[in-house]
Amino acid sequence: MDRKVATIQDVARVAGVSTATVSRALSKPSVVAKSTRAAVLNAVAETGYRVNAAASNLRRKRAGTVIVLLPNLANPFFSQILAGLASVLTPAQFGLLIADTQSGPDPEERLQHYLTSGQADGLILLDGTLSPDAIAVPGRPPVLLACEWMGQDLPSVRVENEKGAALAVGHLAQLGHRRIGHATGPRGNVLTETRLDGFCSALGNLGLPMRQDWIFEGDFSMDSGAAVGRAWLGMQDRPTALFLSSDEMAIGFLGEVQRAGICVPQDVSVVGFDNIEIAQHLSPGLTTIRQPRTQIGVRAAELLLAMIETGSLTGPSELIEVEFIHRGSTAQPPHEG
Amino acid sequence: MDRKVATIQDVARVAGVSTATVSRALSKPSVVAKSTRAAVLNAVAETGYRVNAAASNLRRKRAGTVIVLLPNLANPFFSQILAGLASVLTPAQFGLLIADTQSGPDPEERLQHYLTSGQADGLILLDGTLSPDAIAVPGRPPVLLACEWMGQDLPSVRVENEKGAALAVGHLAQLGHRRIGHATGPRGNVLTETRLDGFCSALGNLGLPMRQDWIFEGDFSMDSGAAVGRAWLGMQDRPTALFLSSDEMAIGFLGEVQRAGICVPQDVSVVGFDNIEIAQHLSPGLTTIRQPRTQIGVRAAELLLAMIETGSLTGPSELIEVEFIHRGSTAQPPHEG
DNA sequence: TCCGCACATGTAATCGTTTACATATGAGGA
DNA sequence: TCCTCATATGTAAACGATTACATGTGCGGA
Repeated sequence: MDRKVATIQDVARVAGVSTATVSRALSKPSVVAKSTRAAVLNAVAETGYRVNAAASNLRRKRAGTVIVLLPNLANPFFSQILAGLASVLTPAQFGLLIADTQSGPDPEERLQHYLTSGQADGLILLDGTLSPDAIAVPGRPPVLLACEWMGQDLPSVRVENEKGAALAVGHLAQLGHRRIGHATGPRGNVLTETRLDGFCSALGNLGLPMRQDWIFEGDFSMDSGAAVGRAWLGMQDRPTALFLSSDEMAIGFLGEVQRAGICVPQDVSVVGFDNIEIAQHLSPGLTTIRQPRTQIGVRAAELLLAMIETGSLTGPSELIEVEFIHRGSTAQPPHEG
Repeated sequence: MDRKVATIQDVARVAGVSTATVSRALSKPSVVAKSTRAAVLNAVAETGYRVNAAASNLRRKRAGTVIVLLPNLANPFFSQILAGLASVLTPAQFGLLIADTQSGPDPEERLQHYLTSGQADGLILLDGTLSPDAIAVPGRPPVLLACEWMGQDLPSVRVENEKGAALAVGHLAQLGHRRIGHATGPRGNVLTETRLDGFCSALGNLGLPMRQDWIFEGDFSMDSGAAVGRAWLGMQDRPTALFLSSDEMAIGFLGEVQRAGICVPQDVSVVGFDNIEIAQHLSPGLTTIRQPRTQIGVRAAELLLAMIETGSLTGPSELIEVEFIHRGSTAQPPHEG
């Protein structure tokens, strides 16, 4: 039939109206007469017309794009947030540009670039390691944080990280543990600090000891969890329970100590954070704190869209609830004689 | 400094040349004089100019976008391919539009839509469940398959699925297993069929029995792997080794049977497929077939870019090698009396 | 000296939509 | 009858970059 892609001109000709009317019929139906609108819709169907996004974006001075900066696309945790983002942004005619801050050279510079490039109608940051000062450039698009972030009053979607840590510690204490350790994410990351704070104050509230040598520094990865496992195995005076700041670390830890003949939960109790899908399929199942990842993505996208629409650089922040999930990796501490 | 975003006009004014020269200086440096080019680059730096993608795309009649259709964004397997795609497409100034075929209503219709919409310069399909006929629409953009696909001669990036299955079976046979089962992906998916074919012919070549009740139908997910575990536990006459068509299924299987008190690899040997990151952190480690996921994404993007550049609907296909990885989940079969 | 050619740059049309403004039509009030 | 106002549509100017074509310059050869 049609050799080339139909333009709004073709539709106008077929419908016997002007291009302006076609445009209006499609974008603000209320202002055109009913019969005209029907004729336009027929013509659209007949020609197979689709709005040319480039032309539309150019004229409307928008980019049609939202950029997501995340530390690691290959991490299932982030990809599930991404799925939530996509489910909102795609229907709203926004493309999703993904930037992996770990793969390129200088993350801070990349952020600068995206802020000033004008190629994005908005940014969503999932990487709490980026510096807070970086944001303050003139003429920047709206930015939404979907992670903890230091000392900035930007609109955000966050989860109850402190409460999550407190839930983990409370659970372990209730089982009778008094020797509780913690594996953190990378230093400087605000997720890390917030959960560490929650961990420490929960210990304090319960009157439990907080020992520096029971705080292990990791980076959320399975490899670092395995390293924590090796460190724990080599200790004289081990904690009987460990709260790890991500499920991936917990998995690395479990694998390492189980291979060394340690039984979980008889010899050590383990609590993770995130509730990634695999947590329930491990043996034993991993006790953890659930973050609703898809929901985080959906809300982040919705809040950002609202900001883009109103052209505002500020907006509401939202706190998403966490939930404690009890599985087989926690039990009473081994009785110490 | 600059109230608004600088346009090519601003750069031209500052550099004291015409907009045409600015455009040329940036896109084809060889045709402008060295001194002019330097002046333009200075002006660009001074004004903070960035090319407006919408305008550029409009004029050049391209969309600046590649659409990726995948079955499940939340699956780490796909997200890692995505990372590979992004690492090539982003520097080439292409946005990555992600469409999750499972989240929307009718995947086939979505595919049709994207093929005819003209909103994409190219498509990459990661979903082998879509129907092969759907592609043949006039005026469509180049399409690249990064998965097995039935009876179509489209450019593709594929992995040696049959060989992978043969490697798995060969390894198990060498350990002494003669009773080998298989868990498939969803019926109709070409990955499923190819690996199943490889499995069957490997058994045949080795003179091993192929029993229908040892072929379990799954869908690549952990949940389905767990279901296979339950089925296996309930059998009278169990296979001593199982080759599962994805690591996720293998994980679900392992968790299920381990919780039932089965020891791996003493009681049953398990081989997965993919080598997702977690495979090495399980206890025991998961023997599997490695697919280089990032590389698949990178090559797919490169091949598609080449097609887009030449405006060709056809192109080369590429086969990516798999690798056998031996870990702790496989051992000699239990001696049967 | 003049022609032709290579090279560098400028001029202006073009891509397809949107939208401010202008215009046309008809209803209702004075 | 004429004026006003609301409603519906058309006209045409943007949006910002690219590029075919025109123009200008300088150099070498005849």
